[in-house]
Amino acid sequence: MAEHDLHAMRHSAAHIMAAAVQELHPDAKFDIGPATDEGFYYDFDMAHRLGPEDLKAIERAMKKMIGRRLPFERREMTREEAQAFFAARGQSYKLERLADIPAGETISVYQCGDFADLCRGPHVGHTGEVGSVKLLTVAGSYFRGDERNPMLQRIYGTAFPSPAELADHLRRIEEARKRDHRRLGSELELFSTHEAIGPGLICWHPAGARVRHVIETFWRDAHYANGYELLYTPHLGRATLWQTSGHLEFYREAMYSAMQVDEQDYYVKPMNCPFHIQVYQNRPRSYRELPLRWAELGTVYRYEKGGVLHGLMRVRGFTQDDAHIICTPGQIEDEICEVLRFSLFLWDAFGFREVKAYLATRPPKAVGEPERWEQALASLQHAVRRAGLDCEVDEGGGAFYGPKIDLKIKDAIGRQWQTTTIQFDFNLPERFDMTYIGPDGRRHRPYMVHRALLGSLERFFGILVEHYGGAFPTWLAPEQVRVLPISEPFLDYARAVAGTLRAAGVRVSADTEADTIGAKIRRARNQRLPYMLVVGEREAASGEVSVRSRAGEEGSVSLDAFLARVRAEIEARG
RNA sequence: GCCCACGUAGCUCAGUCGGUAGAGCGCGUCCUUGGUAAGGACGAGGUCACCGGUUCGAAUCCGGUCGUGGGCUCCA
Repeated sequence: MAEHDLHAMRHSAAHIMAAAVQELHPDAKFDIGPATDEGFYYDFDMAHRLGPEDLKAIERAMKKMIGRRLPFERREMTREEAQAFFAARGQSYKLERLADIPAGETISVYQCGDFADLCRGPHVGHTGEVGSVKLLTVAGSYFRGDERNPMLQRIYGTAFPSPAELADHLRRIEEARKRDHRRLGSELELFSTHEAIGPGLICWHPAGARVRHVIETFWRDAHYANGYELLYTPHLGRATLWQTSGHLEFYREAMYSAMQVDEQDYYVKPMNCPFHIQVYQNRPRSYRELPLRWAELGTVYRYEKGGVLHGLMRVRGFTQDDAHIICTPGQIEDEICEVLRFSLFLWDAFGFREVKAYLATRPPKAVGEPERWEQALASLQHAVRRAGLDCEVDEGGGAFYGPKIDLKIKDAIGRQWQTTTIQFDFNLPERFDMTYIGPDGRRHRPYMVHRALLGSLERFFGILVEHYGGAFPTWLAPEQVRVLPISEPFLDYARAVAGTLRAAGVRVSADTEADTIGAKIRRARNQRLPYMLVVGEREAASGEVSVRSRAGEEGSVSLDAFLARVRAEIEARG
């Protein structure tokens, strides 16, 4: 089915749902009910609070309507007729939506059964053309998405041409649920949160910490190898610092309240930049030492509203893979190109091959000289072009302090994640009066660029877990190899094999439980281990190991041969 | 923050009409010593998230708190 036909069908399904709601709850007021990529929704306002039980009744009423093959009838109205029409029905949200329609545009109403809706269309001919529908969830939603507006009730549903396609979609939802990082995080003992500690605050367990350590080590080495220096800065800073930076003025609601130290206010950091700037300000800087590229795995704390917290994806304490690039105007373009190239290198290393760029330009209210915005934007555009990236432009979507470029990566099941952000900042250099001495002996204002490539380690780890479904590639796996002795007489050989591998830097253990070999294999597979080495009488006698990878049995090789293979794989980040 | 739902053993979940709590997995002990996805027996483990109310009696009903989940313009 063509995209627009599917869209029309789902939009029609939304109308049918609204009609069913009107029938069951005559006092309902209607807002809007569009089709989405995955299905459709409709927003209602009514006295009755919808719960899961209501969905069944509404779905039944919808199916009845679908069976009756009721026509969708289009009527065009003048603005005045439409106003009178919806006013007579007490549909106040519709009147507001009507007022949004620009003058001169055609106003149409679609009627289906007893339900009439302000709607541009198009729709299917009659309700019988809507295939298999299923209502999924009920949720709250502010009118126009603004929390100052009344809270409406939203029902999400989906529709497909055939029952088989609907079943397939539900299966995909189930697949995504299986690789949910929260589920895998607890199954594989990667991380946890605790009521006693507080929401949005993550504890990394040994297995998760191992993976994080590998990521961090790779990240640090890569930064040193690519011209960065690393910084460590404190978690707290005086109120005066945050006044100078402007955070207390513009970012306060996301900061935790002050704590008093020696009768002075200190704040836990929501960002690392003011600290990096202090390091810069430590002495006068010459143009000869620019560009400076200073990176830090900086742990920051931000207040996020309770309702938006989500596993590792949205948390209150997290570690950014932050860096600040301070350079001269002449250096800026090469620097941006280099950041993009470096970012793509990291994504490739972690197994993400599809990356898309999103460029955000100057908003109406902005700080900084127009020439600087121009140059910044040009350097971003050139960099994107040189990197050969697909790019979408969001005109006026930049922050007030500078333009930015974000990268989105696509994971193994096609979902996009916003990760890398590269942002110019024309604000902080001014606020802190950052300067460098140029060849002319005068003070000049440097460019400053913030960039986080992975984003935050917590969120990136969550994405990584879902991307691989918990089955990390060998170089990242918390435990790379497990030695499985067939029975007790071979425990010593198993320990010796594990010892050899461990001495060679492999993350390995020996399963010395008194279980059958089948049970040991099952356990290791459930923990998504890349390699199992089965050892018994034959292997102990020959000094070999029987290799079992995720693909299955691979036969026996000498321990040396296996070690060489695993080392090569780890080296190649496979 | 707001709307809706959920919170029972470490995990996944059952628990009828209000009458003092159950399974599987996991964990412990013992038996079994095995050849590529679960060997067997026995046992321990619960302030039913927390606080309050209704009741002779609350996991169950009501209110509050905390936590978790789905969602909060893919623009008629």
